[in-house]
Amino acid sequence: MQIIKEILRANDLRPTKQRVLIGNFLFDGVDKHVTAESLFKKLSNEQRGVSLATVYNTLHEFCKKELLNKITIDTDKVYFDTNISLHHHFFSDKEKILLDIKSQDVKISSMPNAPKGKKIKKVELIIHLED
Amino acid sequence: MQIIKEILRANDLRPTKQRVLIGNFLFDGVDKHVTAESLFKKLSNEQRGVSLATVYNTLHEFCKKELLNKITIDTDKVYFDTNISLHHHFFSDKEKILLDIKSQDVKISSMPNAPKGKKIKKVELIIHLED
DNA sequence: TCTCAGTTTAGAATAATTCTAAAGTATTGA
DNA sequence: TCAATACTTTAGAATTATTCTAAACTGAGA
Repeated sequence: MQIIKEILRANDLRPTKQRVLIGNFLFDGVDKHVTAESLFKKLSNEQRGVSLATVYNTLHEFCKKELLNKITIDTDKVYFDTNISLHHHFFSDKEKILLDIKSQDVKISSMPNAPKGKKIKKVELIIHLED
Repeated sequence: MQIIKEILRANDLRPTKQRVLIGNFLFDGVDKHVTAESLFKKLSNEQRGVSLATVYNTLHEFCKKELLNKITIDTDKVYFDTNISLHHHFFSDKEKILLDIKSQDVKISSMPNAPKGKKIKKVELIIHLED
């Protein structure tokens, strides 16, 4: 838990109670996919909760600092992935469940050049699943 | 315009004025990316417009019949692509502009197996752009 | 033409997210 | 240690794309 405080400080984020609580949950060593709502619910069990607005604020700040990966795969919810290494995703449109794909399981052997004046920021491969 | 009626009938969709108007605009031979809102605005110039609800209904029906491709790349708008052949997209997160990538410009040489009990429905590669 | 299932529509409802502005808190420098 | 200040949190309102509802309308077949 001291580690979280260091991470926050290293990223110019004041280690407030709320950020430490959220950080401890997210960065416990286990990869996770969360939404603002799911995270909010998880944390509302804690003795001292965190407001929904703060959950949104914090997720966005963590993204900006590249502590989290934002995944916009579905129109009605944004997912945040604690696994920030290069990898891709399965997505079940019906159940709205995200699954990691191991990076070695995908190989993209040919890529287009970015249009004039643009750079490639991120390559996202999404494999939509059905039953 | 007779062609549109045939397409509609072939897909068990009654060729109503509204569907024909929308179909004529979308399937004029030029690939397009539209949103419900952009399509609604385009058509409201016509002498007899189409309601926004009908635009939504029709886009969804056309998708179900695979006359359109739904692209959910951004949380706050759904895009519909008249190009239903296999291809991928550039997306400018800032300007929210979609661009087609020619299918021959991407080669995915290795793909994971679908998780147990699931099938691969669609593979979507999105290259996010920045300046 | 008549009938009916399919379609359109305005406006209300929904729901994730963002905004606002006021209260609270960590940090810095004295 | 304390005060000043800039950064944070928060409740609730606002926003916005989309979906829903229920009533009016229309195309197709008999």
